[in-house]
Amino acid sequence: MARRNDHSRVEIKEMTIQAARALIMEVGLTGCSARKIAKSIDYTVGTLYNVFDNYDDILLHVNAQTLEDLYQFMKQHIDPSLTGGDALKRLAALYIIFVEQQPKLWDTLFDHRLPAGEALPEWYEEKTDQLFTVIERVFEDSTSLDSEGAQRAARVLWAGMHGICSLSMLHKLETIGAEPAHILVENFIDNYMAGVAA
Amino acid sequence: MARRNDHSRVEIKEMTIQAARALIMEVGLTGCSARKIAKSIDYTVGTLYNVFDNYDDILLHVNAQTLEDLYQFMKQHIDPSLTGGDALKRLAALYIIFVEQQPKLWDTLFDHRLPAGEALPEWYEEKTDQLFTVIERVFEDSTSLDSEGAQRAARVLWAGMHGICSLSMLHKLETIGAEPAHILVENFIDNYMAGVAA
DNA sequence: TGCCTATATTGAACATCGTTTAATAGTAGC
DNA sequence: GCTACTATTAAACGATGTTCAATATAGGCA
Repeated sequence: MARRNDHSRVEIKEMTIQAARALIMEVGLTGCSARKIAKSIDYTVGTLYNVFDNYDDILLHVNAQTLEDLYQFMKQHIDPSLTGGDALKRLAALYIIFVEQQPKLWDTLFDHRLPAGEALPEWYEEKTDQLFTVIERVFEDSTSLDSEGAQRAARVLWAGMHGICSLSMLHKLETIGAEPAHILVENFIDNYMAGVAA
Repeated sequence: MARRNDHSRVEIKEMTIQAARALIMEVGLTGCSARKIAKSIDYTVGTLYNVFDNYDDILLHVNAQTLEDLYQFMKQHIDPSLTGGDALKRLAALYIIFVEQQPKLWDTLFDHRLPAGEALPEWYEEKTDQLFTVIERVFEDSTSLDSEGAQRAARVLWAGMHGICSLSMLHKLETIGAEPAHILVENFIDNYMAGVAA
């Protein structure tokens, strides 16, 4: 029971992240645990702690990859001929498709939280920035907003999308009749863009 | 070690909820636990399980009261002379004030989640409806939206507020410079209302 | 080739979590 | 004053994240 050297440090790191992703995709964040991850890559918890700082660190890496996936998915399916509200609605539609394809991973993106006061590492924030930038560019290209205005609009749009999708998934928007997220999103973008364009 | 009869069933229920609230306000949802709640009201976990279904049930009651508090706070500080976007901005401002006054309780509102598939009880949904209704009324009174449109708009507004405030509290909207939530909220309402009014 | 050191890996431990249950002490009814 | 009922507890269970001494092996050096 010691030094197997089956895998390098980075290999174990990668295996761990992929195993955690697979586990979360199957049973969600609640059903995931350090021991289960370790078992699925045929190691022990101790080994995980040799390679990661702690459990949060693992989840942070899982989330970073989810953000990267989302970014790549958008980049790949974007329609460069669209501008303004149409471009944003296309982005929103892609976002929703991604959420529906990977609900558990997307959930983990916001469900997992660092201990209060702990800041997100820089390499993680870069992944978020990537996504903000995509939205910002639309505002810069097809509205009269300056860079600051575009940044603000991108954040409002991102937060709005998040709010609608997360409350929608938690069924916290249903009272009388449940409206699917995409209808609310379309309503949101149409009306918001009317104000921005004016 | 049995039957003290110091308090009635409903008294214990109330004491538990208040103790949980106090604990969460102090140390957040993460720092709260069934055993700590029990200790603070000088009982044992077992007693809590005699009165509540489970831990989730306790938190559900805590959240219901937070929603009620938020509703009462808004009702109390609303300015009936305002209409349209101004009325909504007033509501939003009150919402933000509440979030800032009770960050931990508000956090728990969305941080706590029922096990997948479990539906929110009716008495809980009523508390949410109360809040939706306040927003709906503004749309009905001061726009040309019909009842269905007002409902949809209220949900978009609520979700948008939630998205901005929650990402803002998690510092997940900061990349270069952090903009306070209220600036994003104002931007959101101004532009969204422009579309709705048009 | 053979030793030696460094370290990857483990298993067991710790404190905590939500939850269940048998034992019990005291209250209420007769 | 007995009995039946039940509120309350303590202890247990399995699971969680985390730590750490023990250890077996791989790689460097003689």
